[in-house]
Amino acid sequence: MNYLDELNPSQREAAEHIDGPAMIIAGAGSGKTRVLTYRIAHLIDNGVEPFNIMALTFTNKASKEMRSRIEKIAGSDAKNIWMGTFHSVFARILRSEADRIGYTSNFTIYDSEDSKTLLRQIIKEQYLDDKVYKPNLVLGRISGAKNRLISANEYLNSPTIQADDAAGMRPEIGRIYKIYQDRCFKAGAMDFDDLLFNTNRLFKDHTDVLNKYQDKFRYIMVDEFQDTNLSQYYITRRLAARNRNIVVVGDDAQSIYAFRGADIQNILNFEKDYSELKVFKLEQNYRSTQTIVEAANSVIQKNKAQLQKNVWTSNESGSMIEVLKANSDNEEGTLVATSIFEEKMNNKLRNNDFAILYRTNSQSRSIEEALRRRNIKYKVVGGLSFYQRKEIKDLVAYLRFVVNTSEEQSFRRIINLPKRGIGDSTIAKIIVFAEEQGITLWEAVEHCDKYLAGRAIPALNDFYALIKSFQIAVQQKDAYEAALEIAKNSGLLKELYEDKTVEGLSRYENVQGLLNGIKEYVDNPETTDKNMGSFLQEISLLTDLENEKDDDNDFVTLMTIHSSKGLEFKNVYMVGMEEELFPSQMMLSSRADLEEERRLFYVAITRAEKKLTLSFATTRYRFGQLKNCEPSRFLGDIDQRFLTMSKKITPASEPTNAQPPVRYSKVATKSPVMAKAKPKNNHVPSADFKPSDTANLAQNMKVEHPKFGYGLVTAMDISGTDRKATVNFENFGEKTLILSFAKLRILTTTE
DNA sequence: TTCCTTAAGGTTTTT
DNA sequence: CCTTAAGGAA
Repeated sequence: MNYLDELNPSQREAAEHIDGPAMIIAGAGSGKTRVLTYRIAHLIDNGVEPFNIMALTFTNKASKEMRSRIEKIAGSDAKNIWMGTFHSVFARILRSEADRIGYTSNFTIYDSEDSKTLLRQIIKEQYLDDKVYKPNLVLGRISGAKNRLISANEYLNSPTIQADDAAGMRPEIGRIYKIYQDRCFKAGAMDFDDLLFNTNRLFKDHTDVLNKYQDKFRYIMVDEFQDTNLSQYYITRRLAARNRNIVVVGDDAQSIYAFRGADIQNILNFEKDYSELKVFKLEQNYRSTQTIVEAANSVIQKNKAQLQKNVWTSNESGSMIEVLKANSDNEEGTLVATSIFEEKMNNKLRNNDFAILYRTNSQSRSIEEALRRRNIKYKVVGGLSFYQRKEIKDLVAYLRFVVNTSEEQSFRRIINLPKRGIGDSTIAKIIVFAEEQGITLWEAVEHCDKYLAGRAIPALNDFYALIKSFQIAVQQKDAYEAALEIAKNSGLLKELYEDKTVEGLSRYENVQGLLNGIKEYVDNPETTDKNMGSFLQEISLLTDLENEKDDDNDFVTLMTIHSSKGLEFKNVYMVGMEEELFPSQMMLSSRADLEEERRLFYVAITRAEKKLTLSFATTRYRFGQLKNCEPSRFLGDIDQRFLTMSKKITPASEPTNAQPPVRYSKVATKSPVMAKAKPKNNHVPSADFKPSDTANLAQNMKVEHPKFGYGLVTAMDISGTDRKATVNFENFGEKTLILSFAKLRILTTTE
């Protein structure tokens, strides 16, 4: 029971809460996951069975983190807790209850890529312009509707929505939604949003099923509650309706998934839905230095929409937040890599103590190159994930199709892969026939001799026989054996093996990696169901291969801010602090969007325990084009007394070796902060400019600098090896100059 | 039907 | 810069 002693009074109070609804408002770094995991341990100690507990998170990463923490304190009991992302937990439930909503348990899960491909097809078939009906945009609308539990029919029947789409010059979205939904259903497929939507439908229409799970999940916990959308909220509400044992943990300041339908309103609704609600507040930050906590507070204060909270810490004040300025994205990478190298040396740190965060995945490239040059081990989280690679999707498409032959997307992918002489025109005929007869494409292939002639028939018959043999393999063998047979006999493996290019080699290795992953899945003693269907279910919601077997696991972590949520690192580098990149230009249009970006910045800052470094580049390659960049307005949102500009790592082209502390303008409107601090018109030195001997330079002397113009010496520093002078320039503000480098002309001696 | 060349367009963030 | 779609030739 002594683990509870590790908590402070308010944490402990929250962790000891057992029955009834509760909400824990937890500031960044206040130990919320700790409270959550200790609460679970406490529940188990008080006789609650692990299998009666459900703990929900939003990202795989968070779920993994929570699981490992719970395993540490609850031991093997933890295995029986239902824990995972909303999507994975309810996909599992849908799989066992699929027949209740007209699906089979082998339903396929479409990722966004699959969804977009299907939408592109539909838009084309409907003779709509895909410049107007951009798949991305349409998917966004459909997803938004599903997250608010609006079905295709309700979408079509809603006057407001229809008016909305009409006003946006896209009146056909509703029709596309309907067709898309029908096609998914016919294909036995659900997209990400369907997993939640259909769970709601299942619980709403089938009380017996709902009762069963209400009985099972007597204790429900939701982490990162501020990120729930309506669909998710209703699921938890339904499940908790009987026992009312639901505890949610959240922080409105860290709400960063509004783009996915997350709604802070859920926090307010929660208070309404549970009148007996207990609220706990955790405000003490244990993670970060005072500098970081207060800097983060100064940023979040700029937001209008927020619940009042007072996050504080008793930790040491710590080092200043360093700002690195680079001339290009590549130089930014170099500066960061160098800085990490030096920090490691000076403070005896490991790679694991560092994280590099960025707004968009595409920013990782330049950083990676710099780290490689410095021989620093790193790992990129997210990005083009393993399961999105072409060769992996190809093999997975085979596996999917063999398990679910109704599924059209996979069919199209594999029908002529590898090339077997079934071209576009043949496929078009198959589609027409299937449509006329009201049968699936697969059934149309079976009867291809009825409407085709010539070479296509034997090719299709071969394909049919091939898939049939795979189906037998899947029935008789475990997932690994079957996958191996499919990879070999389909010709995929052979084709990749014969490709001796560098890319071909790595593709081959990736496929081998997938096969190894399947083997691991099958060999895992915890896997109860070793067949292919169950494996596919498992992986369709994963983004990366779990390959934590490396004994060398000391690496710098690279990831987006979004994936960093919930994690912490001693030293954090936030790169790409530039206007239009962060905040993203997509988010500049509305106040709400900008505030979400600012919360994102808040999340980034609060990942750091000891030291935070912000960097920006003045130029950056975008679409292969060199673009000028301006420093992010967010640099101006931080209380300036926490910032310091790096001295050591100033680009060589600068005339001075020492950089003064930068004063960012606090105006957060359109004006780029740095532009104000640094007027563009440089001083033109006097014709007779000649540097003076500065040996006798003293306070209050007037000087001229070739670039900064006229100024007054406000302070001298002769303590170190380098003599430095602080000069207040008329047009450039205060600068600290190292006298051995700076060229100064003394204009006056003391007044 | 396939393969090659060219054009175009795309970068938010996650499940 | 990258990848993917489209168009044209073999």
